[in-house]
Amino acid sequence: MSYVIEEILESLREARIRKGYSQRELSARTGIPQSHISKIESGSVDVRVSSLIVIARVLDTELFLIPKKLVPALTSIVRSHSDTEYDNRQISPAYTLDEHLDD
Amino acid sequence: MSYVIEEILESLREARIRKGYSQRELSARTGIPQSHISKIESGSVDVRVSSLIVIARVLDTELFLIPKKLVPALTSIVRSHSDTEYDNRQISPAYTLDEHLDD
DNA sequence: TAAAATTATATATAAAAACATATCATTTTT
DNA sequence: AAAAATGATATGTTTTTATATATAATTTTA
Repeated sequence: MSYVIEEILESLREARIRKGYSQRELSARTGIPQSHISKIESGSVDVRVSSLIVIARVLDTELFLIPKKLVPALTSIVRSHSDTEYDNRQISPAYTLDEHLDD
Repeated sequence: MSYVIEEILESLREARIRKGYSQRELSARTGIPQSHISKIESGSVDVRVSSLIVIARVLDTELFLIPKKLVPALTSIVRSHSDTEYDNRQISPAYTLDEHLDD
């Protein structure tokens, strides 16, 4: 299985989880059998593009074809908007009402 | 045929032309029969994702799955780097050796 | 730890892609 | 205008997806 398809399938699964859908629910929303969705996610079938698109749409995602030279820029954007990775830098309030609180 | 697949197929064809490949040459480079490439480009088959990826790779493009909310940002980037649309704004040289030339 | 829900696997069948190959129609080049 | 290249179409065959359905295995929840 190619790296690209692995990436796409992983993104799909992540998107499904993020929406809180089970395979059954995704099945109901797409009309694609749960058993087949399982195979698709596991990469055990060479899915047709129409199936991919139907699933993508239900998961609020979209399939794109982009020039390779733009890949770094895009991954950067996607990464920065990712919900799985979050900003945990410490910020200091400009002032506090409760000056004795520890960090 | 869905809008998304139409877009992708159009991008593929454009990318092929941009590389100066005929369907025959793309066929030779991908191992996919020319007759089938013709069908794919015309949207008369529901192409499998592996075929799409093989073709995309040869054409220096890549398939991506992105959150819908990022679509505007991405289309903007892709558009600004597009080769089909080019910058034809008039620029003025800082100086000329030939001062009597008309605009 | 039971029960329930979810995911993976199995089987049989139908539908469609993908293939090899050939050829026709159209466009481009010489 | 003739030759060459390109793209579309046709046919028969093979391979594989996709479907329906059931059930087993695993994970989550009560």
